[in-house]
Amino acid sequence: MDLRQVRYFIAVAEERSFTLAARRLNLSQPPLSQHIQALEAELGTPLLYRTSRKVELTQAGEAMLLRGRAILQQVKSAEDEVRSIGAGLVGTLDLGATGSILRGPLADLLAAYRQVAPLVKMTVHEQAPALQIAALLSRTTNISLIRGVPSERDLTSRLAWREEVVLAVPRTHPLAKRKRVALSELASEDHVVLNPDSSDFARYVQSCCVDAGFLPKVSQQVVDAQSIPSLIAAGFGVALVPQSIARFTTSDIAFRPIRPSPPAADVFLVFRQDETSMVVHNFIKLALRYLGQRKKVG
Amino acid sequence: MDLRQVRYFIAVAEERSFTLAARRLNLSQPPLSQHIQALEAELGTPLLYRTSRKVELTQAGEAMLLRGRAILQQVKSAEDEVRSIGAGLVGTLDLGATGSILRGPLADLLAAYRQVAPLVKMTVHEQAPALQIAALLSRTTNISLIRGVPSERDLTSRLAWREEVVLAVPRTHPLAKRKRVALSELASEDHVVLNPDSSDFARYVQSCCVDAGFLPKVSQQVVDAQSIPSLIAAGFGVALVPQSIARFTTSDIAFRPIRPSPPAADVFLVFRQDETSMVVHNFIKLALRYLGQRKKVG
DNA sequence: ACGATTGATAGGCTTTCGCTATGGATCTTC
DNA sequence: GAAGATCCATAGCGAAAGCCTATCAATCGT
Repeated sequence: MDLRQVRYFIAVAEERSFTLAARRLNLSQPPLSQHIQALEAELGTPLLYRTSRKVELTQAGEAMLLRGRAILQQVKSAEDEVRSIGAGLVGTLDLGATGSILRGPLADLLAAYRQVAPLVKMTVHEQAPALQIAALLSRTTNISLIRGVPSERDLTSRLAWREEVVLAVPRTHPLAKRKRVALSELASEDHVVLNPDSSDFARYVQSCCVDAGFLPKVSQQVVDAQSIPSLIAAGFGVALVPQSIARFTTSDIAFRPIRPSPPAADVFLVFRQDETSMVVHNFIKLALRYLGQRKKVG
Repeated sequence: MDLRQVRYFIAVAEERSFTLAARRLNLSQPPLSQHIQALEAELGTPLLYRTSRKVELTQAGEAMLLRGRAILQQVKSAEDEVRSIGAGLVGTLDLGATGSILRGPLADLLAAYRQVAPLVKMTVHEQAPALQIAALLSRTTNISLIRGVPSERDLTSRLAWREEVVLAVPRTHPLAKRKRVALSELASEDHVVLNPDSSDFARYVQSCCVDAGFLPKVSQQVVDAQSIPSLIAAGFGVALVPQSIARFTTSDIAFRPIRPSPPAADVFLVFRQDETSMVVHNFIKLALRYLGQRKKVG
């Protein structure tokens, strides 16, 4: 049995006429007759009862009509689904990110992506950078957003955005009144920092301070970047944080730019080099285009 | 999309190899590649991720594999169903019959047919002969079993069986002691008869009596042949009944053959001349063959 | 590094497919 | 009631497709 024969038969069955069906199919009548004959021969039974004046369905023909319609419908549905998946409009997308990135600029990107591909099931896995690399390699996730490029050969990295690092101080702190602050001025301050073992960002900030000639004096070390603002407000000291953090804190805290030579935290899109999913490719394409429009985020 | 392409794709997807799939399909490898390419082109997306060493499915390919299997399964199921209907193995069969025929030899025939075609849904419509003719013409039923041939031009009749008419008398009746009875001896008896308006059989019996030189004296007229035995047992008189009735009555009643020249009730299979259903044709064929083996029934 | 294996491509041949022309049968119309 | 119209089936021919062998490019394993 052939889909063409099914289509042809349905046309004849619906029109109750070879001639009209042939017209509907943009076909001449003889090949239509032949195809129906071939179908009947294959099924070993007449499907149509022909008097030379009208065409009626046999019981087998009635069944064939119902089944044929169902088959064509299923074929069309399959085509639509495969096309959608191929276009990256449906499917799944597993993202890896740390809390500070997730609650920073990534949120806007996710919202933008959801608008273009609302049927894609997105899952964000919030975990430490090292685990994200492992998740990518084991195909648990498709894309990670991390600070710094991994060295694995199977992974590709693209700069997603560059975020200026700013100083967070309590409103009451003397530096809060300054328009800008030099990095070296922070040598004598107490610092709230992330755990450098689990955070590329913490290591990066530390290296910046070393470049500026001092090792930051740590008053408090935290695991979750979310905790930093409340500790600053509570007077534990100052902190160097990504600019995007400023969006979510209260007036107890002031943010001041570092000048001159502000440190910049680079966030990278990381994905497998052999990634085939169009969902992933679409997301990456959108991300780079979307972020390209606004070099600085926050 | 073409069923052949679907079959080919499934083979490649399952074998994870064009070469092996081509072997399985009794096909050389190049046309297989081309068909897959055509399918991918039509769906606008790659289904397979080929490195020159192995073949993997893309997400679209995974979906295509599942959907393709479902489609092929549905096609096969449709073919089986249509074939079965075409062979008359499944479908519906609506029979018309009167109670006396139904509970007589027809029961055996139905049992025999059910053994041959257990999937056919049989329905027996028990109704008066005139209604049966109307039901046949309106396509409510496919086959009727009636005594006598109808005159309608669109209907065909075939002799199904010939049943001898026998005399039913109470055990205590003088005729019960006789080995055989002549029809003319019944001229002075009281008769229990069916309503001649609704029964070909009643009319036939009446005409036999007239041929024998008398008009039966009616002591009781009934609508349903089932009532006759109990009336005979109750002493209402005698009755001329189809031989098959004898099967279901008690020892209160005696049945005696009519000799010489026993009347015979002819039962006909009646069906539409333009009947197309193989179920119906099979039933008729079986019936004539089955009944041919035993000219007398009961 | 070299042979073996895999999928893609090219060219030729056979089969299939669709078209026009025509035939046989039935219904309609004058 | 006969002629025309209409319908499906058949015949014959040209075009398109499907399949084959031969070959290429890339990769893997020894």
